[in-house]
Amino acid sequence: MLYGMDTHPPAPPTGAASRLHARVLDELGVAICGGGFAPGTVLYVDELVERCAVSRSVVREVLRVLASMGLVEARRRVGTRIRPPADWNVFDPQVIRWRLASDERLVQLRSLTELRAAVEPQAALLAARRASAADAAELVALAAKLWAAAESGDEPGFLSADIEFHRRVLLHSGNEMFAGLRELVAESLTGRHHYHLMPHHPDQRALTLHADVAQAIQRRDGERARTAMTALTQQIHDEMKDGWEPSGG
Amino acid sequence: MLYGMDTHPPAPPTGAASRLHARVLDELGVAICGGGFAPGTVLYVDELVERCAVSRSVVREVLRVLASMGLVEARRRVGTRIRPPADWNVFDPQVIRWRLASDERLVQLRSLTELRAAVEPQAALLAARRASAADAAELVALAAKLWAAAESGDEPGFLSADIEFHRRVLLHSGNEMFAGLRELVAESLTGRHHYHLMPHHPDQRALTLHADVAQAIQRRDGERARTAMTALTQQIHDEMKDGWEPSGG
DNA sequence: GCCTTGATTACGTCTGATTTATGGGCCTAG
DNA sequence: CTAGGCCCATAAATCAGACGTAATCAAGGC
Repeated sequence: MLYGMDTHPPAPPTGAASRLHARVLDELGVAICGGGFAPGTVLYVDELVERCAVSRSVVREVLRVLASMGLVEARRRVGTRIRPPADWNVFDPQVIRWRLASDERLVQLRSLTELRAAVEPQAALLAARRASAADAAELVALAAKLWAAAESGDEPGFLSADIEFHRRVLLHSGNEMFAGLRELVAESLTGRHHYHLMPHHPDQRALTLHADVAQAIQRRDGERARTAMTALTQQIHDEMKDGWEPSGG
Repeated sequence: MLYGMDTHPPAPPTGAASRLHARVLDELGVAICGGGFAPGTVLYVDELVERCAVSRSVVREVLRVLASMGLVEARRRVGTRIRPPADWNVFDPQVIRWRLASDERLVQLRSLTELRAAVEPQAALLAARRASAADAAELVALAAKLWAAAESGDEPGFLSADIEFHRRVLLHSGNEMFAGLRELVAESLTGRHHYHLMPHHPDQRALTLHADVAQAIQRRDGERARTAMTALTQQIHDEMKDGWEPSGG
């Protein structure tokens, strides 16, 4: 009488898919952000109940969440329509992940990189004013750890230290919205690494600039922190530009 | 109590689908973002069913949406816990609106203003490279309209032209994430106006800078567009600083 | 003292019925 | 033939109740 009596559960206990909601949400999110449905396409609850083999409650809750992300819009008597990409909440972490998994990943990475170039210098400036002494000291230590990881060729250690460094600058900017971008920067760096848009042996100049940012923040020199971070994000931007401008525009 | 009258709600304005879902979502969102529940507080579905006088489906769908915003986290056998503000999706338009309606509105406005100061100059730079000729021309026209509205003392016209100007610069930056901030800038300007943090007779220098930005974008002078927009956002920041630093820090 | 085990609990999922509002067809009036 | 209002089929919105599931906590055994 219950679900799946005759059809064995598709996900054994090993899978994290024990959450139907998460599974269907991810399935639909990937499909929409990946262009699987053209804007204006209409979905129906009953249709999704069949296609995803889950109950109406699961489908409805998923559609509510997608609607709150701006991906779909439910209308009585019509159905649930796919909204155009311009209406999506492009700052929602899930949407960013789905887009990074789609064909548009380079566009998404470019957007993230340009956003970082705008935000991180300002965050460094504010961190120089607002970070506590202990937090500033930890930033210097992180820059040193980054340096060491690069010298010893420890790639995973380098990536995680790099992520942590930028996360903390954003966090200590004292601005909740800058801080809200910290997971996004982590996604960006991971994505850059995953798609091999990163130089394999870290640039010496980048290491120097990380150290400069940390030192300037500790010495409360906001302008220098901003300048160094600008140079850093500019270098990142230049390194990645080849990825989306293959012909060198 | 909340809506005052027991008569029909004054406006079922746009056919915004559900009544109950939107009502309960807003009620809980305002309560959480307004500090009505301390982080760690546990909510229960059955309790909310009683308190809000709606069915389980409505409550569950609302909690799913709140969870996707990072405001709550459901755990089996425990209940649904309020998450700390650091975990909230502070870029979700709903969360921003709830925070602007709370006691933290000045903190939220400061964050928005600092974010604008970081993003809009870069957006102006990119718009100078990427905006179409027609879009650039419309920007110049909007700056002129802004000027005219200021001269004739048309406050509502000034506000709407101001919002539209900044929206379009973000939109024509060619970066989807910058463009995604356009509604947020609208909220920021509206909030600034609503809480009287805006000079009543617009500053002459601000008008000049708007015109400069538009002209620089039309002439494809990215650096000048960025410089002018930096001056503009800096001036906005200075004007509002009195609001959150009353004693002149 | 640590691990196992079982009862308890609140979320998660499923199902069926009912209500609501809305887009389009149809009809009437100008 | 067009404009405006009424009717109805439709799909979402809501309600109500049941059962499954996993995580917690405490009792009991090693």
